Formats: sequence, structure tokens, C-alpha cells
Amino acid sequence: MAVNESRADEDLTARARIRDAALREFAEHGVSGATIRGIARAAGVSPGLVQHHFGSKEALRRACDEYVMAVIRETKQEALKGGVATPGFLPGALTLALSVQRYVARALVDGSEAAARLFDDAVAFTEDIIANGAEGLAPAETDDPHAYAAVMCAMAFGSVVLHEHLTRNLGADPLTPAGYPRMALAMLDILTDDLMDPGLMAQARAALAELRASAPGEAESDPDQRIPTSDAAAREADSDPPAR
Amino acid sequence: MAVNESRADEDLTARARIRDAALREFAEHGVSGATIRGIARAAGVSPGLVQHHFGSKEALRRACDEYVMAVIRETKQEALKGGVATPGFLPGALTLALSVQRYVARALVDGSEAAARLFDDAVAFTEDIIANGAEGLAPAETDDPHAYAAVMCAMAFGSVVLHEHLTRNLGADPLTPAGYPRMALAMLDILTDDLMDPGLMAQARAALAELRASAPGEAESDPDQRIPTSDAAAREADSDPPAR
DNA sequence: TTGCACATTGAACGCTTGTATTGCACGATG
DNA sequence: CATCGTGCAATACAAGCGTTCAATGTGCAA
Repeated sequence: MAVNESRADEDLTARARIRDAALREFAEHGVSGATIRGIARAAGVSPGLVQHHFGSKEALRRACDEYVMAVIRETKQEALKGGVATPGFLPGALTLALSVQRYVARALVDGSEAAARLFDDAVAFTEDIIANGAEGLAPAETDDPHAYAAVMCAMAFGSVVLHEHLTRNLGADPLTPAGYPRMALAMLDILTDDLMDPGLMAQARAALAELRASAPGEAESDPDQRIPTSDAAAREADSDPPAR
Repeated sequence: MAVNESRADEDLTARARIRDAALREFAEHGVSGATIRGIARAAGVSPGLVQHHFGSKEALRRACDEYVMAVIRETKQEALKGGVATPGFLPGALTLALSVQRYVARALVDGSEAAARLFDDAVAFTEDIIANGAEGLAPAETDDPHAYAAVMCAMAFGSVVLHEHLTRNLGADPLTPAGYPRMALAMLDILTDDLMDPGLMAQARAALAELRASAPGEAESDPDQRIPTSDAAAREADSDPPAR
């Protein structure tokens, strides 16, 4: 796990080594799960030095956020300048470093404000593309472009956030050159083929539209629903596949 | 936040109240972020009672896992029995309680073994459907059905895991009756329409296939890549949209 | 060489954590 | 009535946490 600090790490300043170690520890254990002592150990420095360079754990986390966002910004601009052929919503994130992507994956579920901004920017970017089209991309056929873009981003980022589970199922981490192509090809298949026949599709749409009409407003209304209080549900029954 | 323990909670045994509170706290703060004292406070009991009923924090977490999986199993069987028209990979999870879904979302990124099993079972379920088809569902056109199913599940679960960001973008939590239809409709749009024209699609496929051929084996090979050591990347530049 | 600023360490402090223990009220059982 | 198991609270404790601080090493300017 934390074995590969050797050759290349010698070249980095202690501050950079701490930041890199924090990237890994935050990504692996979450913000509250990671400890300053653990980060210091991973970086090969004393806990005091972490404090000296970053002031506090929260400040260290903010520094990680800013660094990661800067790296992503740079990568994106390079990609836009180079004009990659693949559409914007499909992660060209391959060239992004593993640790950066893993950090983003954690930050997205760990309540990072920077990650939230990143997500929202991606939604805006995607919305622009699907509204105006782009080279090879037709404008999307939808009457709710914002939701279209948001859900598309959620699905794309979702594959990053759940990369651990994709790794287990695919045999290689999709955030890695060895695993990415297989995931991306499958994603293209999914986006391409028409799984549902028109009848079922229309039926599903109608049901959802009706549900939407009957549901309360658009703002959040039912702040919490009770969970079924069947305590007896705790008996065991393992042999069947409980798939969503 | 933790305001809605009132009427209905009086009816539950203390053990059930603790479990429900743990569901919420674990989901909100993660396993290491949640504290036994916090859970006890949310449940309106003393910390000692949590210990008395569940033995340890880890055991409490396992109990939550088992409870949630049992609820999901029940819900799924009811759904199968009732024969919902919507396809299996689209969350009919609407009927599932909010707290259960939020807990699963956290568990999927928090290293829960039970959540991993849930994911894998969902992949197997989906793979069966896309291989054999189902009422209204044609078998999927792909030469990698396993990856197809895995990525599809990742995208579906991804929308659950990132529900916080969808909430912010859509104005209502998609795990809620008020927010679900809009998300589901957008998902149908995405799955339906052909965003990329055939030329670009073929081009992307070819590029990915080539990348796959040139990449090392199928097992993970490049365990870590260095991150760009541009420390100067930390300067500020906010006005451009860093999407993705 | 002297001096100063900075990098780095290691010990220490106060606090929160998970857990163990003790004690008490109370309803069922004999 | 005695007693015992159980639900529950209160307290205690060791470990680990984030943070502070004084001391030491190190390289550059004067």
C-alpha cells in the first residue's frame, strides 16, 4: 500500500512529500479517518513538521483541495488546447495522476466544498456541450438539459468514485492505463445501444411523469421517511442475489 | 439535521433507535467520523447503552450492514414478486427508506465488505438481464457483457453515492419522491439518445481499442504514477470553468 | 565568524475517542 | 417476599488524537 515512496520521492521537498502523503491518506481513509501522525509517517517526517508547514489538519486538507484543483485545471486546459477527440463528459482523466483522481473520488463524498465546485463546473461544461453540440456531438434530445447534464456528470464521476468496485469486477483499476480502456469501451456500449424497446421506454416515461406530477412540488418536501421497523428482517438469508 | 426524532421514534425499542441513529451518523460522517457518543446522543440514550447492545463500534457497524442488506433483500423480493415494469438496473429504490440508501452510499466508499457484496450481486443480476434480456429488454449489444454490467451498475450506484451533488444541482434529493422522477427521466434520456455521431463513435472506439492493445496486460501493472510535481500549479486562477 | 531565518524534531498538553466497570431500578419467576 | 436477569446511566480509564512548544540542526547574509 504505502510502499512506493522511494526514488522519486527523494527529489521532492518535504512540503511536497507531506502533501502527496496527505493526498493518499485522505483518499484512503477519508478526512476524519486519516491522522496527522499517519500522514507524517507516510511522508517520512515528524508530525510536528506537518503542523509547521500547514498549520492544521483542516488547512492541510484545504491545501490538498487547492493543489488538486490546480492540477485538474491545468490538465483540462492542456486537453482543450490539444483538442482531444473524445467528448468532454468521457473522462480523458486518464492522464491525470492516480492519487489526484482517488483524492477527488473521496472528496466528492466527504463534503469538500472544492469538490462540489468541481462537480458543478463539470455540469455547466457538459450542459454547454449538450446544448450547443460540438465537433461530432449532436445537441442532446431532452427537454431538461440541466438534469441531463447533472445526471451525466453523476454517472461519469460515479465511475471514478466507485473505482474500487470496478477494479474488483474488472480485474484492473479503471483509473489506470491497464483498466481504463475496458471501462470506457463498456461505457460507449451503454451510451450507444438501445436497451429498452420503444414501448417499454414510453411506458417508463409515462409512469415517471405521472409520479412527478403527483409528487409534492419541486423543492424538498418529505425531509425524512421512516424506515420499515421490521426488526425481524435481521434473520439471515444469503443464497439469493439482492441486486438493487 | 437531527431534528426528526419525535412521534415515531417513541414506538421503537432503544436498540432500534440506536441502530437508526447509527445509520444516520455513519452515513453522514463516515464510519471513522461518527462517534459512539454522537450516535447515543442522536438516539437519546447513554453511550453505555450503545456498548451494551452492540458490544463495539465495529460490531454496531456490522449490525447496520446486516440490517440494511436485509431491508434491501426484502424490498427487492417484493419488487420481483410484484413485477415492476422498470428494468432492474434503474433504481426502483424509491420505495427504500432514505436512511438506508444514504447508508449504502457511504458504505460503498467506506470499505464495507457487505456493500461490496451488494455491488457484486447487482452486477451479476444486471449481467443476467443484459445477456438473456427480459420483458421489453433486448439483450445488450456488446462483446464484453461483464464490463457492460459492471459499468452500468457503477453509473447507477454512482447517482446514489453522489446524491448530495445531484440534490444541489436539481433542487431536490433524487433519493426522495420529490426528486427521483426528474433524475430518472434524465437518465432515460441519456440512455436513449445517440449523442455521438457514428463517425466519432467509431473513432473513439478505435482509439480505445488501440490504447488497450498497447497497454500492459490485463492485471494491474503500473501500481502508481507520479503526480506532476509542478508546485507552482498552486497559483490561483478562478475565472475559468475547470470541468471534470 | 557571527547572526539570523528557517527546517525539523521530539516531548508534552489537553481533549476526545472506544471500551470496561459499577451500580441501580424494575418486572418476571420461584 | 426474595431473587435474579435485564435495560440503562454514570463513571473511569487507557489510547490516540490535533496541537503547542522549546530545542536543535542547517544554510545563507553580513
